[in-house]
Amino acid sequence: MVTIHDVAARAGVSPATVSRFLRGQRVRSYEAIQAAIDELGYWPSAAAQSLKSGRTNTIGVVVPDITNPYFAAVVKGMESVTRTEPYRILLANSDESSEQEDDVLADLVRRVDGIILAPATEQDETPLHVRDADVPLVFVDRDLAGGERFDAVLVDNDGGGRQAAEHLLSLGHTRVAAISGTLDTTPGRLRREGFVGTLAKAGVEVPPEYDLVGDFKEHSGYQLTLSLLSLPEPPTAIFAANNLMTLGALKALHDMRIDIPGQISLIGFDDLDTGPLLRPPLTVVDRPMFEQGVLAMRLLLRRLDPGDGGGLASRVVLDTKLIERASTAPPGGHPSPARTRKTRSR
Amino acid sequence: MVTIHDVAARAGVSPATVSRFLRGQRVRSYEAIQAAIDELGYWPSAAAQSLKSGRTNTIGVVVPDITNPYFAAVVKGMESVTRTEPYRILLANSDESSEQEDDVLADLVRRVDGIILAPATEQDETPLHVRDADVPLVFVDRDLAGGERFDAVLVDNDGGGRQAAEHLLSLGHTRVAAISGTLDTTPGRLRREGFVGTLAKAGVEVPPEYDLVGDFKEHSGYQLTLSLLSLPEPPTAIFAANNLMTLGALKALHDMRIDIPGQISLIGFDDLDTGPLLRPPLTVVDRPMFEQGVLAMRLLLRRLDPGDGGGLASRVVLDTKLIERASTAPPGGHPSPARTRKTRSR
DNA sequence: CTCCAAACTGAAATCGATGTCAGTGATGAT
DNA sequence: ATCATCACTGACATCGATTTCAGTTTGGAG
Repeated sequence: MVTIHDVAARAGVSPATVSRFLRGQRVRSYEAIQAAIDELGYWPSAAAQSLKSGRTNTIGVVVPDITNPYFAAVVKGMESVTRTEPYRILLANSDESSEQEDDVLADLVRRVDGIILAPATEQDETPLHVRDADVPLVFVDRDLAGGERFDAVLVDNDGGGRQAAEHLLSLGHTRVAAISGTLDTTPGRLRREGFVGTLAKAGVEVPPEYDLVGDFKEHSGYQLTLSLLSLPEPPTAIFAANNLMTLGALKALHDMRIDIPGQISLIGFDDLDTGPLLRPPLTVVDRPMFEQGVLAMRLLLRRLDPGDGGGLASRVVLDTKLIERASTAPPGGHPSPARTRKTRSR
Repeated sequence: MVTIHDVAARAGVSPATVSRFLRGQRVRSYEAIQAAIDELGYWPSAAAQSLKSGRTNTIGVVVPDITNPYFAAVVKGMESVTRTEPYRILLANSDESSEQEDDVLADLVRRVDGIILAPATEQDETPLHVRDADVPLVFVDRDLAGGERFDAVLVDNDGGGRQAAEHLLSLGHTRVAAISGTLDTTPGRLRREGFVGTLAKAGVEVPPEYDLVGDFKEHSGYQLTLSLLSLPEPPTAIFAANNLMTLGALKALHDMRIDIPGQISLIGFDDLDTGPLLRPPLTVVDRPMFEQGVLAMRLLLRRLDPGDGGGLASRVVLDTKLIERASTAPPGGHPSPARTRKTRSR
C-alpha cells in the first residue's frame, strides 16, 4: 500500500505538507506532490482518516426488507442525497425482527456517523443504546414509543387509514375487514386505528373475525384473506395494511376465484409500480416514498453538520393520498363509477 | 469515547491484556476486565481496528438500480450471507451510468475488503483500477469485456433469449420484435443475440424496425413499444429485455388499448412478484435472483479468506427457465391453451 | 541592504487497537 | 530450598493521516 510518506519522499517534502495539499491548503511544491500522487497512484487510507478525525463518512441504514418496493424507493432517495456528498450508505435488513435489528445496530454504531432506522417494533429498546453511543439517529416510516426526542420522517398513517375507510363507506360497504400489520409497529397500529375508528364513527363495527393481524409480509396477507373467505359470511371489502399484504390478499382472492370488486373490494396501503397493471388495477392509499428517503437523509446530514448546534427533534409527517382504481366498487358488484369495466367470470 | 486504555485502567491491567482478552486469549483477570467493559460500555473502535489489521469487514456492492426488484433480491441474497459473518454491505447505485460507477468505485476501494459489481457497460475500464487497488472483485448479473480473470455469477442470457424465441416460434409467430437493453452490457447484448439468432436459424428475420434498443429502464420499454405500434405493420409478438422494460411495454399496450395476447403477445425477461397478478399474467424467462446474490457473496468471501490462496477465477453460469402464463398466444388472438381467459374489449 | 510580517514547512505527538519482545510470577520437580 | 519451565503480563513500536508548534523562507517596506 502506498502511504502519505511514500508520496512525501518522492516529492521531496514532509508528510505534513502532503496532508495539507490534500486538504486544499496552499503549498509551495504542489506540482511535485501532484505528480508523485499520480505516479504512485496514491489514495489516502480511509481507516487512518477515520481514526484521526473520528468520522467515517458512512451512514447506517436499517430497513425491515429491502425487497419491499417501498423501502427500496426510500433507500434510493437516501442514496440520491449522499451521491453529492462524501457519505456512503451501509445497508442492513432487520427482516422485521427486533433481535436482528439489535445485532446489526450494535455493530453499526461503531462504524457510522449516523443511522437511519425503520424500527421493527415500537417497543424497541435498541435505539436507546444508539443514543448512548452518541450516534445521531433518524427514524423513517416507523416511530418508537417515546421516540419523540429523535428526528423522524413519517406519514399520516392514521389519516391514511381514515381515507381508506371513508372511501369504502362512500361506496356503501358495511361488512368491512382489515388485515393489519404487526400492531407493535407504528404504521401497523395507526393504520388500523384510523381505519377501524373512522368506520366506528360512521356506525360500522368491525367484528373481531374481520379484524385480523399479520406481519406486513405477503404470506400473512394471503393467509388472513383465506381465513376471511372461509367465514360463513365473508366481508364485502378488505383493507390491507401494506403493499406486500395487499399482494398476498390479491393472490388469495385470485386463487379462490373471487371476483374483484364484484364479490369483494380490495384497497391497499402503498402503491406499486405494477398497481395500474394488475387484475384489477388496485385502489390504494399512496404516499411519497423516494421523498421520504431524501428528507430523512437531509435531516441526518443536518445533524452531522458541525455547525448545527443540536436543537429540537424535527418530526416531519407527510400526507397520504387515495388513488382510486378498479379494485373497489359498491358491494354487490356494481362497477365503480370511476371506470367502466367488465365483470370477470369463470 | 471510551477506549481500551480506559478499560485497562479500570481493570488494573495494561491495554495489551485487554486486547488479548477481547480476542479470546486466556487472561488472568478476565472478570475484572469484563466488569470494566460492561460498566464503561466499551466497544472497540472499528477505525483503529481497520488501521491496524488492514481489513474493514465491509463489502462494497454496486448495482445499477436498487429499486429494480431483481437487484433488490440479489442484494438481499448477499445480505443473508453476511448476516452470519462479521461483514457489512456498503451499497451504491450506479444508475446505469459508467461515470457514477467510476466515482463510487474510486471511493469504495479505499473503504472495503472486496467489491461485488454489476457493471454499467461491458467496456468499463474502472474495474481495472479496482484490480490495481488489489481489492477482490466479483461480477454479478453482468460481465466485462476481458473480464474472464474475475470471479462472476451470471445467467445464461443467450439461452434465455433462445427460450423466448423458441416459445414464440412454437406458437407460430413470424412478425416478432425485440426491445433490448443497452447493447454494451452483457445481458443486453446476449439476450438479443440469443433471441434474434434463434429466430434467424428458424428462418424468421427480425427487420431493423422490429429490432429496437433501449436502456433497461421502464420508460424506454414504454417508448419503444409505442414506436412499434406506430408501424404500418406492427409485430404480433414482443420480447422485452428485462422486468422494467416489460412493465413499460405492458403499460404502452394498455394505453393503446391493445389486446394481449389477442393482438400482440408479450414475453419478458425476469419474473416479477406481481407477474401472475398482472393483466394478463406475464409469460417470462425467469432466473434465480436471491441465489445469485448468495453465490456472489460466497465467492467473494472465499477470496477474502486468508487461507484461500488465490486460484483461478470461478465463473458460475445459472440456467434460465421459461414460465408460461397468459401474455403469449398464437398470432391472431387464439387464446393460449394454458389458460382460458376472456378477450378484453372496450 | 536590513528588518518584519506573512506564508509556508517539518518534527513530533496523536487517534485507538494490536503484536512483539523482554520480562515477571507461578508451578512443579528435585 | 532451588531451579527450570510455562503461563501471563506490560512497555513500546506500529498502522497512516492529521495537527500543533516551533521554526524557516519569502516578499515587501523602509
